[in-house]
Amino acid sequence: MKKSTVPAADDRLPLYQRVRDDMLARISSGEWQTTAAIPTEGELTKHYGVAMGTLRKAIDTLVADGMLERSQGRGTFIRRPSFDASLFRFFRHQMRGGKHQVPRSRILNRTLTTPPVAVAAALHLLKKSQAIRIDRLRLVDDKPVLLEEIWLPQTEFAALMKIAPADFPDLLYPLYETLCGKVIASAEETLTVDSAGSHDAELMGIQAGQPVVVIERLALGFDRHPLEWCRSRGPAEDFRYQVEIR
Amino acid sequence: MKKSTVPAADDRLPLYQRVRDDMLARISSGEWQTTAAIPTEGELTKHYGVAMGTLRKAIDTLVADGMLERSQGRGTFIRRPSFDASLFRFFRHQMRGGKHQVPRSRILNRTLTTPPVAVAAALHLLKKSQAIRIDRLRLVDDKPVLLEEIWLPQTEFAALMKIAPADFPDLLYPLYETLCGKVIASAEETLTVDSAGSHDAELMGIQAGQPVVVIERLALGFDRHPLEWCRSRGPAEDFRYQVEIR
DNA sequence: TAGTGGTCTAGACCACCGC
DNA sequence: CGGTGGTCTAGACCACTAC
Repeated sequence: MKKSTVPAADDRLPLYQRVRDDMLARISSGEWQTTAAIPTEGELTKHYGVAMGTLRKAIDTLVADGMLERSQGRGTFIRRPSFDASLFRFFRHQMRGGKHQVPRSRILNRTLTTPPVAVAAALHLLKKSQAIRIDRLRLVDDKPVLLEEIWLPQTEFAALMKIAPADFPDLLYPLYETLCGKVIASAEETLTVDSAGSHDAELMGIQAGQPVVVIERLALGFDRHPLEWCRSRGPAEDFRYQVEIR
Repeated sequence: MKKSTVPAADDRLPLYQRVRDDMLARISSGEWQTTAAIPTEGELTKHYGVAMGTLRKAIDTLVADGMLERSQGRGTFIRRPSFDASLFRFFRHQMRGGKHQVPRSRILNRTLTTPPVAVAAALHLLKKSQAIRIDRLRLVDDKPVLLEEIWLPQTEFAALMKIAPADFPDLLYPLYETLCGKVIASAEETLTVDSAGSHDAELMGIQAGQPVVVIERLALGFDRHPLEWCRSRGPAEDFRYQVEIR
């Protein structure tokens, strides 16, 4: 039998899982660029010393988990989830002429400070470490739909403190990638309903005490380490969310 | 080459997809019992005249889609999604001693009548056909958490009109299966926020005008034909929903 | 122990893509 | 056209379950 060159983190694990883990590490570490195709199946079978079927099973699981995308005849690519689209799942009134619009952003505040304990815990921060806080308002057709409070570990996102708040683009995730080399791969969201405080109500153009939807999101990298914590509030009136259950 | 015995709905489709389609038809039609294991891989490869790898790929897709469950050493089984658990994803205050409780049910009303057009359309009903409407209240610790308005096609669920409302169990889906032979395989839900009308508010023990979460569910069979339409309302205060995005 | 699904191999040929 | 992923085969051996 040919000697396997798969890193043997745990010999008891099936081959295809060890291959999968190694490929995932290459994706997380940035060893494979997100713009080009990853090595071909033939190259990877040679590299790992496994059969095509085994390699394909490893890739299959990564595709199923949303890390990779195959394209017949072109190659296999690292996939970034389109979180813009996930925003659209939440709110109505975001169509114009049958097309979704990306909500406009207005940065209200950006500071370096000590986060609340709950945020620090979610981001796995050490006690008293500092974090970047960004507050911004998101608008569709100049109407406020979402008020966001974003927290980022200072150690990994320091570059964000060096650009002027006015120069922030509407979408932050591409900025995280180009400026800080951090790719958001997945996120966990929790939805609840609350009533608007007077300050929030004024910013969102509703009456204090009116119901608002609260979305708490923890965004993770490919290695499932937390990168961003965000709490968004929006008028409940505009809210709509769709799921499929199986 | 051995002649394939796979029903050739469309010769252009890959073999494993044709096998998958035929297996799905057997699941939907009830030809395979939901209690026992389906035929073994060896039997199925013989029956369809395909290689093991091809058959496994067909089964893999059905497992991925939540139709089947494999259990090493025991067999492969038809899977019913646990919709009870899906209810728990929605509301807090449903734990007692670390364990989930199934909400109690109180049937308020059960009639045979003509459904609103939106419901009739969702259920693919012909014009003026009748449907069964069930209203019920769901309670946790004797506290109302959900008010449900359920619509079912009369043709398929006639058996439900023959038992006394008081004899309805807390969970309806097992009843659909045993009494009507209908298995719910998946559902699509849409969440919005509204304010309570005076009648609903009284039933739920809250004040009129307080925010309520509205969940509209369309439940489907294995063949993806609509079987049940349900609109639930519950106090927004108790609402919590979690999702993972990828 | 017999039977199940789980893993793995080493090929073959096909369909699609970009040049 | 050459290279990519997509489909398919016909086996082998392993791990788990039930009896």
